[in-house]
Amino acid sequence: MARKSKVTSLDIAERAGVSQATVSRVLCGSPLVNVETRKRVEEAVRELNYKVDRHASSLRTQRSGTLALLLFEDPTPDDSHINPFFLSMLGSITRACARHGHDLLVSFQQLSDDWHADYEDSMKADGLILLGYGDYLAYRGKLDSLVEQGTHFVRWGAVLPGQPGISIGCDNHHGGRLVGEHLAGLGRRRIAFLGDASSHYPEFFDRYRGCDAALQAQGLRMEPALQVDAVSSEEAGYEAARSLMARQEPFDAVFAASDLIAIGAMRALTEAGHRVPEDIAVAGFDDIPMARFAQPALTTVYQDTSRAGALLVESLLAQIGNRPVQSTTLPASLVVRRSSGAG
Amino acid sequence: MARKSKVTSLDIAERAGVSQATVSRVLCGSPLVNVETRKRVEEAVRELNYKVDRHASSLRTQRSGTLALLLFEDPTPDDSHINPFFLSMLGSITRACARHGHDLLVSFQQLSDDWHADYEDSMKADGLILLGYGDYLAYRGKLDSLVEQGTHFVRWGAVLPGQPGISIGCDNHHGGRLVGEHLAGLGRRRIAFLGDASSHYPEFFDRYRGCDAALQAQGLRMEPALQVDAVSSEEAGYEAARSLMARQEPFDAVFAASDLIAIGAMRALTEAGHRVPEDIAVAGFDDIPMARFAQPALTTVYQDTSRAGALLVESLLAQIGNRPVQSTTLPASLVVRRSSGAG
DNA sequence: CTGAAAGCGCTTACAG
DNA sequence: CTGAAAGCGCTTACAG
Repeated sequence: MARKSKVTSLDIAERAGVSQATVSRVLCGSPLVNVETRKRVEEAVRELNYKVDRHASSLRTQRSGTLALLLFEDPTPDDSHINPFFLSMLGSITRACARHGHDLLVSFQQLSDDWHADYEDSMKADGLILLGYGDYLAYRGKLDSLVEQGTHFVRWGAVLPGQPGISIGCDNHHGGRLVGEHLAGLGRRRIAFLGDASSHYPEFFDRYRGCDAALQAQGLRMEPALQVDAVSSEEAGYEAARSLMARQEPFDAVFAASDLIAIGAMRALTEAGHRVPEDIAVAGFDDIPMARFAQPALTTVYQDTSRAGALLVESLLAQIGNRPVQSTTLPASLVVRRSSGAG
Repeated sequence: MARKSKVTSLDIAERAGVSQATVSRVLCGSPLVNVETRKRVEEAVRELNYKVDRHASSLRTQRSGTLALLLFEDPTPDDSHINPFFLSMLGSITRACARHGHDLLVSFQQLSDDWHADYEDSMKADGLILLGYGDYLAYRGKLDSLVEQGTHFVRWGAVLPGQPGISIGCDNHHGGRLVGEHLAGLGRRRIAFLGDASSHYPEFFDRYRGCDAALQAQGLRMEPALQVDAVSSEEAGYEAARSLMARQEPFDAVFAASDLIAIGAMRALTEAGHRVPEDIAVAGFDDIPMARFAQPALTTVYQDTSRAGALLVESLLAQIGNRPVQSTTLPASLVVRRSSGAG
């Protein structure tokens, strides 16, 4: 069952009665080829089921036709619990790559890893897409060195002034504001926030501040006593909600920085005898598929992963092609379900 | 911000005062290098931040050090709704690749696409991992041609006698049996099955037969009148459950061929006024993360995706290295939650 | 243990 | 429009 010996462009050239260079021209879609010649070559290609060797081609052109997706979550011991939100992004990024004729290399990284240069230096990929939550301050230095090395990359995340490289992100502040207005509009007054609210996690921080802005418009505010740190996982949400309850500070709503946190929080609240949404209204962020099936179904903020993925790929490709690119903020929209107690 | 001109092994050779061939030997870990020489080279590599050019290396060795994961689901118009079960597999496959020093190319495919040869012929990947449900009979022909071309591949799916290529799968029959024993043990007598139960979908069919075997041990059986076709999606599960109810055949349990189907079915049942599990017990298959959060939490069959991913990668690598490989069936285990009405 | 040299399979100026 | 030739950056027999 040995593979047939490899078909090269020379075999095609011979069969079509042309030079190898002409075969290459046909396959690159060069316009400098006679129509008849082209046809003969294409036929030979089909007959011998020839495929251009990507390595030879890339070695010559110094372009790999491949993008690398680096997915990182800091404390992820377990394979299978990657944040579903990023998985959705992965799906749309893969498709966007395919649409643009590029391949996608996928890799999971620890934030602590030394991932920042490998892919482009070894020519494995023409550029990097960075995805994942993590301590922004801890990896800002890595972004700086990527920029310094001239590596092409785009990042999903908060769009910050003076930030290294380019980012595509959702309007976290507006998303937070929508949640704040919604909960306050339903009469909630003491809204707890589960998730980091500091410049270490700019996305979460923006969501927090957006919510706070909405409250302030009504003469209310987010209480620091009602904020509990949490990374984006169900377990962290559960623990954060328990810490919150242990503080004995009254609250009538929870805004979780992500859906995973919200789902964990609802579990803790319910276990402790609180009714959601009657006693405590809950809202999340991301609109992961699970949100619809949570009990009660989770009110959350939708981010258009399909568009985000396409934009990430297109921006990266533009950057690689030396076309102008800029960071972009995508809209966020509120999805009202039962957990917030509306209707 | 132009990239520094590329560092090659010649630059390293010059700096270390050796030939380029020696540099290459050091980087390939060849034992035929003097310790002192090796040190000098390694230092130069570090100083210039040199990385071996993968294309040049692959062109020379005819090995790419890359595996391709082809994920297909037949009717998947929407990016973001890839079956979570496969996403878990993706996670563990990615990690297994990394452990073995290989890169992973990911691609979503329609079953109808002409994917079967591209990756290996163009040298993009040394082998293929095929993942996805779909009409087995429709793509068995493609497996045959992969074998014929000598392409290296492994497939996640049912392990069937006389099957082309090698497969890693879970013990679907045993999983189905566990569900059948569980439901019958709880006094359920008329168990509906949602999902294809034919050789077009061998995994589903095995689950069906396993359940039937358990019932027969108790003098019961699966009724053809209670079987409804469904692909693995929430929507399909919802529709299938509605068709089932429209038949007006009595049933007291539903065994869904996948968790997604089960979740859709529970929605349809609840909407129609049935209580789960009091009126109708429900069980699924896969144990996707969502299963825990369904309402009620879903009884299901767990498959070890972590081990499955590792085994897929290792089998493929063994095959590429001409080491002996064989198809393997992994164990399945029952996870009892509220939806089946136990306890 | 080390070096000189061939060659992997392409793409792309350069001539014509 | 087409061909002959150089060269991308490695790895690996072949000599020594």
